[in-house]
Amino acid sequence: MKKSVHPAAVSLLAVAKEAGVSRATASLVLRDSPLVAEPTRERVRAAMARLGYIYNRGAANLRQNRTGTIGLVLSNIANPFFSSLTAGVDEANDASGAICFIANSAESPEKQSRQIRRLREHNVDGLIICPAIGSDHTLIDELRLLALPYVQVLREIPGSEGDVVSVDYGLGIEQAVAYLVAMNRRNIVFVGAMETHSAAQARVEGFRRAIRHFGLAEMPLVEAMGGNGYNESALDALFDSGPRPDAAICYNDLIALTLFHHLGRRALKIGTDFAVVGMDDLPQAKAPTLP
Amino acid sequence: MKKSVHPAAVSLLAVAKEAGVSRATASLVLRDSPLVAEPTRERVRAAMARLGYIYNRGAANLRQNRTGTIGLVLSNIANPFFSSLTAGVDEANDASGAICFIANSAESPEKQSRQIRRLREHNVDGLIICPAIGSDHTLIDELRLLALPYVQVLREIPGSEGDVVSVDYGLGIEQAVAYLVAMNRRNIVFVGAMETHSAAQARVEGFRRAIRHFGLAEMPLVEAMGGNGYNESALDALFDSGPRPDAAICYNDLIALTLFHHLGRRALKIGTDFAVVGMDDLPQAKAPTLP
DNA sequence: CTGTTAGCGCTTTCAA
DNA sequence: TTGAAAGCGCTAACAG
Repeated sequence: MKKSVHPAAVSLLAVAKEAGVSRATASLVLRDSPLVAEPTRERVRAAMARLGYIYNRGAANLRQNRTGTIGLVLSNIANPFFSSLTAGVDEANDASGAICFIANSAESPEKQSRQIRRLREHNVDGLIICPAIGSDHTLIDELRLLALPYVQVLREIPGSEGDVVSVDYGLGIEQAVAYLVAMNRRNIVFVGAMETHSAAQARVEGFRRAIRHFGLAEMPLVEAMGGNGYNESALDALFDSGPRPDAAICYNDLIALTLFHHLGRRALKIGTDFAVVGMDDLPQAKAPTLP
Repeated sequence: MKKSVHPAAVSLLAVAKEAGVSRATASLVLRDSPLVAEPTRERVRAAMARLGYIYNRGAANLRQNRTGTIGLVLSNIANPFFSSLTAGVDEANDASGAICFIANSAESPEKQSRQIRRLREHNVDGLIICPAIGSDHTLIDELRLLALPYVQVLREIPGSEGDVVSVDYGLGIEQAVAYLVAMNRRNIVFVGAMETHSAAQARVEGFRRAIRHFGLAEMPLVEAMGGNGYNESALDALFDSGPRPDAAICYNDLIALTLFHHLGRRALKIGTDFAVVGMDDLPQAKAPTLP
């Protein structure tokens, strides 16, 4: 498909001519400078409207060396949790006049690095990044080399400097365990354990801490498997031998959803026979609330 | 946070000087032109590496009037279905060297228009757009006025020209109904009906067509409500009077998930007492498969 | 308050 | 095969 050209796109110079002023004046009008007399401003505005002028941020950027763009580098766009994040970033941008590039590392440090370099070439003002599994300090080194301001979200490269926006997963899990204990659950199992990144480790550590703190039975962790799954036979084994689990803390809501149906197949009634706690607060996790 | 400046970013001119060639030659090396002698090419490459040169696409774009960027304007980023779409677009971009801006209209035509204008100012090469509910032909007019190439996805403004990438929702639903009929289901209800946009209308029409074609009981549609919900009492009413529904076609997988738990509360066994068909093929919809 | 001028970093004729 | 020079559309001194 041929791009319908903007043949000699109408530039500020054209607007200025049309309005009978200089380019500089037109530029000032563009940015609502108080240095322009009202009637002049009106004339310029009218000219812009008449000519269908479109501000060329690329040109402005070249001059100012800032673009009003940020890069959002996510480890897995397909995870609905990130959808909420993206929506939040978009909302903030809409308010501030910025806009964001989106890039998916798909948990590949190589792709991540490629995307970052591309974003750098586009001269983004900064990066919001959730490091792919397997990222190490070379990621931070690269960002510093590229002089790219960044903030890490959700996950954190160990030993990295700079800001991180995340969740106190450990504390959240401790609170969940405390709640379950108050509901007289004593055999709590963790479903969906991983060691792959900081957010996963924090959850497991918080869980272990809480179990010890309340003196609960130490059951083996059920490992995560596949996208939103876990080792189902490992959980089955726990049901079929030793102290019977009566509650689970899940790595996230998607795992909790999977667990819901697993429990259904075992004819366990959720909330009665077995308590389930998820994490993320996905909208679709609200559906399965019981009567 | 102050942006750590790229003070006098190393430009192509600097590279050229370092390599002892002219800027034009360096530019040719950049784009692998065959017009450069191998030793020269090597020298330039080495200089780039030594200086940590970063290609400035903003400047190139100003000259070439294309940016290698596209705008992805979605009606609701938070919907996980769009996450897959975004991931797919990102993958294609990664292959082609393009990158995309993301913008969420959040089903607001006004916000949508604002985002489009912003994208236009960034000189995107084209737009992938899923029109917000309530968009009409003024959207198309605006795109044409801005000389912005576009392709509509999933939804379609009635009477618009240009390409549309979507799904034959009507046909899909007819096939689903045919399948249910083959499984001896006769009282099929549609859950999550809307009239808000083309994709919703297509589903409802396909459903009506199929019901008529197979001569099935015409049950009232159950309307969508809230984000991923539907009018639950309307469905309850169908269960409690008249011919008892024995299957449902859901507007999408999220609605199907909600329905799953609704049926659970009514102690209906899915797959036996009642058949459920969803749409979208979300990963999290795979979880609830029965044994 | 408005105009002149000099670039931002790149690509692209056109000559050599 | 390489270099010189013009210019994309904008902003930022600096003069007037």
